[in-house]
Amino acid sequence: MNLGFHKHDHAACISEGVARADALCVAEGVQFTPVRKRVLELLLQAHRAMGAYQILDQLREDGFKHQPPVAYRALDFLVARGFAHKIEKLNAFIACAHLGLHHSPAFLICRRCASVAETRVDETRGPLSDVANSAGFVIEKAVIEAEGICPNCLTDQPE
Amino acid sequence: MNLGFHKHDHAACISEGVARADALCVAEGVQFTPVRKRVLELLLQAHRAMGAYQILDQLREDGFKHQPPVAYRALDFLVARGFAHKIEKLNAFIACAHLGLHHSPAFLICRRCASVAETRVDETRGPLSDVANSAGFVIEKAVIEAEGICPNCLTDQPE
DNA sequence: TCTTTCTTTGTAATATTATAACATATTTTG
DNA sequence: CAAAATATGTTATAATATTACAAAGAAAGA
Repeated sequence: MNLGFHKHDHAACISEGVARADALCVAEGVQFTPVRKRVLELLLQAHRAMGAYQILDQLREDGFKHQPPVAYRALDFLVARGFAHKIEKLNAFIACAHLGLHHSPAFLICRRCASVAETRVDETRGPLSDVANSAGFVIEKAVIEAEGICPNCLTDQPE
Repeated sequence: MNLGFHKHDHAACISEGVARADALCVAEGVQFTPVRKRVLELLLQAHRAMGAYQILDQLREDGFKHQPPVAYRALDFLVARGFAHKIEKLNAFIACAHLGLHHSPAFLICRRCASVAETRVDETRGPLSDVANSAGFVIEKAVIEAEGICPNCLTDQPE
């Protein structure tokens, strides 16, 4: 499976992501405003997790307003629609790698190069949902973030 | 499996937890100093996730020093030894429910009553490790936090 | 024991992440 | 167009966490 630990046509991946989000917003009747679009572009472009204040800095350079709520509102919007995800472990945000597909994301975070790969997991299976089911706990959302070393960093240099 | 969503002998559970941590510190030759012990007691007593500043408030009442580093240092110590865990989703800390057993914890967080249950998961199995293995990613630590409704809140009242 | 080394604590200052509150503007709807 | 809903601008502040350095205490080797 392609997990993002590789080279690819990045310009296309940005424009495709934005186009897909655009279409989804039209379909759902919500506004894909300039800041929202720009923040998604920034996240797609960075191709890594970005903190809200990093995004804010970029917005300033782009001539957008740059008080904290500007970034947090746009991020809230993107996260609510599944266009981006928050990585709790990093207090940072990343563009969704499976934009448009309803899914339960899981992340592999490299502690060496800070790259983040997104994969999908089946919420209804696995040890966690077994435990939840038998305890009568209803899972609504799961944060699954694995930290370790990505294949590139494993081969590149010894630690 | 007992997940903590129930009544139990709490005094015993606190003293046992502290005693176990104490023994482990002796065995490992590290200092289980008064602040460290007190913070673990507070976490065991609360039996829920506590923020660092909540702990700090309690420490102040107990006559301990109460600048932020006091709490963060004690928490770092407890987390490093596995006596407590950080719940990333809540930016809060909780006493380990399986003190002394090496394990990979997972949490069930009730969004209604804020209770947190800890369970153990097998890191080497399940969909996430399958994905990691096939991608060549080496997982060192996994954050697994499920949010939802606990059995008590499900039956107590409708939402 | 002494002394030096390592670990822990005390403390001030500051960095980072996130939200509240409220006014204004813009878009959508009836 | 008017009303309602949604989005933005802005100030202020809350909540979480770390840096840096000095002082005190505990552990280890001579």
